[in-house]
Amino acid sequence: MSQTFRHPEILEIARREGKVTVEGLAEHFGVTLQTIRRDLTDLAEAGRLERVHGGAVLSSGTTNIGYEERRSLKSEAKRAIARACAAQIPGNISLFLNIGTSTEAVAMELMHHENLMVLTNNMNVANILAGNHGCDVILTGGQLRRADGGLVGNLATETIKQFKFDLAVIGCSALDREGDLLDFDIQEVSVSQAILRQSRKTFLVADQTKLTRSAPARIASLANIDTFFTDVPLPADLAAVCTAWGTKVVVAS
Amino acid sequence: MSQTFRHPEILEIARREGKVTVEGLAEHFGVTLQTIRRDLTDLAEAGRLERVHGGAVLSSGTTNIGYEERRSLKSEAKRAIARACAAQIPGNISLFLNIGTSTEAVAMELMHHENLMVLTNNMNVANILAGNHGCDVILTGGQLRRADGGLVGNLATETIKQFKFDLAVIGCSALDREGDLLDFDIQEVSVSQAILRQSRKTFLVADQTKLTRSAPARIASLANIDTFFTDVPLPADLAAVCTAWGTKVVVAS
DNA sequence: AGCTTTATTTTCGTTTTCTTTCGTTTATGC
DNA sequence: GCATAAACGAAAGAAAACGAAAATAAAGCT
Repeated sequence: MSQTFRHPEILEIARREGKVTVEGLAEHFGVTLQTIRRDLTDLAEAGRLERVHGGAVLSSGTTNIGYEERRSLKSEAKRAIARACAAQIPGNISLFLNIGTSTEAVAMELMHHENLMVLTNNMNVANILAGNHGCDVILTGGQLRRADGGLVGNLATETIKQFKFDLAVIGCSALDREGDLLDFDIQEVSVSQAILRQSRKTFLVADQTKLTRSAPARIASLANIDTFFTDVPLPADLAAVCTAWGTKVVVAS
Repeated sequence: MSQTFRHPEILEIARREGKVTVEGLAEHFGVTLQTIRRDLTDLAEAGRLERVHGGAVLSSGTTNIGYEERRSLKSEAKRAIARACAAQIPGNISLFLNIGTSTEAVAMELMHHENLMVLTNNMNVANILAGNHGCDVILTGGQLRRADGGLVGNLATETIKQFKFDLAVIGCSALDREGDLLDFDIQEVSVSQAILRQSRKTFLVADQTKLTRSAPARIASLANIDTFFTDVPLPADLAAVCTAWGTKVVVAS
């Protein structure tokens, strides 16, 4: 009943005190610890508070988005793919990196490339490559999607149309057995399609987990990709279509 | 990784002091040295601090642009100005925040505003407000300027022209005795001018250091500003022109 | 270099807090 | 009024935070 009552008040207390304790709130509202824990779990899930042992604190403003991502892309497979991809990216070119932890991994491997002009619709990529002073970074505009630091929407697509770059390095959410690149977000699909249209050469980076997932929206086909970087040899059917389409496959070890 | 109440506070102390000691923190929190060491290990693993013998320091290097800025905007004066400004910003509006440590300070004070739609050409503002889930963040496109995390150039100006927002909060490099807002960078000037043209109401945030500096490019006049937030009472001549122009002046204490 | 002091890592047991799963109560819709 | 769903409380097992002590490593000193 009073859950709707407690939630705003918990937030108010948190803002005033900076933190709240499970025990303190239980006493304040005259309910059990379990109930407060449920409240805090709900508020944390909604992103309003940050859960800590024994209570919760205001979600810190200095937290950088992409920081969770950065941890997940520690995965060795992703790094190997990224290294193999970066090794085929020369200096002195313009390239696009889109959304995705795989492309972020590539960005990390580009830290010591010289004279790159990098366009991206990914805040994390921009944050990473800000550390490479031999590299111009240009962001597309767009609405910030907190889940992955992506800039999406019409603004992003329109910006991309104003460029023509030497190379596009893109990731995707899933890759099916027919060789179609898929994504969860229809908005992101039109961004990716715009990228492919505006680039002279295209690299796809995708680890094996993408082969076993599915997603509803179709970006393009492997036929539109020049080189596909992954971490395990492809199943026979996929390998066959790649050969037929002239799509090079690089398996990073 | 699990969280404790201490983590945010340790980070805050680290930002304020530049470093933290195991012993100092143990005394501060009333826990044993081992416990603090565990905290510092966690924070170091998460990349938020850099571990050193006897304590920890702010992590240097590539992780975050604008991090030096963020230290300087800890200055009490800037925070006071920002607080005064944020207090006059209601919820449920669209606003623009441009480049500058002063506007970043405002962004920090907006962390708990609800239902804002924030446009910005400042990566640091975007990073900060990414932490506020009650707030849509839209970035203009543009070339990333590492010095301050700004997005500048034609792309930024063009994006801004596509919007009309309720409020613009802008900073400037300098403010002369005739009441002219000045900037060092001509590119940034045209961005700021575009912002002023597209907004219904305009706030200027500038601390006293801006009054004693000069800069070559003219953005606009105080006559174009609705409210000017600063930290010390204005000199008589400036105060006079503000009265004449109907520019409200708020001196934050 | 060798010694001393200080700091760190590792391991362990204890305590606190969390999660999960149940049954009960309270509100809401039909 | 009855059915359904939501909120709540209780209890047990799991997870974590914590402090203590011993072994190891680093820094400072002569």
